[in-house]
Amino acid sequence: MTTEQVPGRTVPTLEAVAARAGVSRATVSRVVNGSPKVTAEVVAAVERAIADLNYVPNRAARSLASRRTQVVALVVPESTAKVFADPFFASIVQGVALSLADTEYTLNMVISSETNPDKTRRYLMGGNVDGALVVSHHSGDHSYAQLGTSLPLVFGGRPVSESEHASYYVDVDNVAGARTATEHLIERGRRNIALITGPQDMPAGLDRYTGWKQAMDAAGLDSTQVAYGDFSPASGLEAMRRLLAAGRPIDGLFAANDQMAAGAYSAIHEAGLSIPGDVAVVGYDDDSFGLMSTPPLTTVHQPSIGLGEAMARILVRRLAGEPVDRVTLLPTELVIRQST
Amino acid sequence: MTTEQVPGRTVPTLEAVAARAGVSRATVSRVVNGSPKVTAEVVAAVERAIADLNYVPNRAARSLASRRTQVVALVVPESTAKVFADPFFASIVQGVALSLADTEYTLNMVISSETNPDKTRRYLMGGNVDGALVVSHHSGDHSYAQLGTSLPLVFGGRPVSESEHASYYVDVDNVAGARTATEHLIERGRRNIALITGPQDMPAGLDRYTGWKQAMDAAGLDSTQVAYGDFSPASGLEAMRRLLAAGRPIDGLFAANDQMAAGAYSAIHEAGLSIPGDVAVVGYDDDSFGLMSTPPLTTVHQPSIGLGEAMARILVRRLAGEPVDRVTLLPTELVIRQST
DNA sequence: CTGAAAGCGCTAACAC
DNA sequence: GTGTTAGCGCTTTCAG
Repeated sequence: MTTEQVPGRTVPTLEAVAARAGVSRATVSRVVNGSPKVTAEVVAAVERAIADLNYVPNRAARSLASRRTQVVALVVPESTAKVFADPFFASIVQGVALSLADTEYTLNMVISSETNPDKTRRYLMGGNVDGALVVSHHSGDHSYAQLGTSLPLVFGGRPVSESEHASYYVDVDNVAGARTATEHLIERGRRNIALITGPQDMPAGLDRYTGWKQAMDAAGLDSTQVAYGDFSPASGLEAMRRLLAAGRPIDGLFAANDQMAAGAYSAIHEAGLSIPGDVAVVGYDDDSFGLMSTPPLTTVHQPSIGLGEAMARILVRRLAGEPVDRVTLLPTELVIRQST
Repeated sequence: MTTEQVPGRTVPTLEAVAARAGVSRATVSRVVNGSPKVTAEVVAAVERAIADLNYVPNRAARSLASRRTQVVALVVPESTAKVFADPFFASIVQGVALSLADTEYTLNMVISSETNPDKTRRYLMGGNVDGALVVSHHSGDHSYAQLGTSLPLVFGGRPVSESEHASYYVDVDNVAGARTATEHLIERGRRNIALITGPQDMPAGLDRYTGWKQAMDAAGLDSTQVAYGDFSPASGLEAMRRLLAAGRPIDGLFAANDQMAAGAYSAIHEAGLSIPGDVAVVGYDDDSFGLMSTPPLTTVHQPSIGLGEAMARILVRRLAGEPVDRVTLLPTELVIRQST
């Protein structure tokens, strides 16, 4: 299949550098790897030779000899890739890439086919990478967790079941974010605050429910007006209709994501109610749905780039043998716009 | 910096497979690489051994020996990465990743720092990759083109100046897309069609102007109502205000992207005009701005995932030594919604 | 502190 | 067809 392609090493080898600097290859290797026990003069000579020759170490050779690849994989389940346009996910990739750019590590994007997950597993276990980052979006799927015992792994998003293989993961503090959002509604004087959340088998759906309930309970408010959606605008529309149809007073709404909030807007409007006059609304995610809706949606902003950066940073630390916490929770920020 | 991490090869070596299958290492290598001249029986024996041992070839060793890396880089200028949330770009990445998943190649994401572009150049030229894909979004920046002489490169987006190093690139057919958009406006009976386009030093801005002009000229319509923006909503708002302030009749508008169209909506509304009643509007990009505006925007959809797929496919073909066209133009599709 | 020597796991002529 | 023999370019004991 692939032939013809033999670039024919255009860069000089370590050997050439050694010759030019008048030292052994071992010494050049030491300099390149920053070994402390090399005379300053020798270091200078070698570095000059490296610069003169424009030498670049060969990754494959280095990897083969050191039994380290200097590669970390970013594993993206195919289903997540489908929603790649999801800006939240795109930002994570960006954060990972930026964070890794400052290290010796190289980023390998792997789309793991759901029909053939073994291909990815074999790739990861085949000594091709030093570690891996696994993102699974809202699903909390940690099916790769078992690999964690033999390969350093860091997950994006907490696992559905906490006990699951005791993975390392970084996530946004969904509970706190939802609590803050709800408290904001309460501060605005709302008392009958409904919730539209996501499936309770997804961490995001569950945690945002928890945060809302914490705030409601703390304020001594009734926390029974709850409807469930699937994070889509359509489901938000339906959920709000059900809430409204129940006939109980509602002057505030917290939706577990902006898309469902956008759907809820429609239901609120079709019921002849105004936002925020009759119903104040807070969303979650701070995506374009919230930004472009009328009125602009007050929502919870998540540090998506920061999430990616944190994932990468934590993996690199683990690879360096430094101790790191298994769980890293990133703070959210309430963005107040005109819907509250 | 990075120590401690020595996974300690958990997978068996080719040697082990050879021993188990009772053949030489060379033969195992042949089987693994699908050489045609190996007895069916031997192939079977080797494959069984491979399966039994759960053998996975070591990439570094293979790469070192074959002088081929089986890696292709996806180079993203840092400035583009900033707008990573740009769904168009995210889709390209997705397309590339998906397309590469079916090949022997692995995807290396490289964020090229603009402050230190040499780092990326050295990485690319250091024999770390077999080829590279370079995306530069709307800018048409082909500053890596020079590398194309020594490393197979495929660009996303056409270069600003066509002659520039005669790069290989794939792009969306902006001219045709803009022409179709404008023709649609004409078919709807509009005659005074204005244009808001982007900077003329960006291919996207220039080509969309060209397509609009072609359609206008072909229909014998006046093509002088033109304003320029920078692809942002704010610039679209300003541009439309200027157009309207000029006092000449306008019953149609083609905006070179949806974001500027969204801005133009505001200007049209503030002038007390209706869409599409008074002014029919067509955008370009088919992003969420157009989808969420009121009324939903008729726009030109670009095959963004297809663009990424095409880039990867073309690079892989080049690496395989197959002849491929330097230029690949992907067709666009007009999405008719309620603004026309 | 520096050099010599022995591989890392695999591929690619070259023989047989 | 299959085995033998050299390395690919680098790191890493082990001497000195």
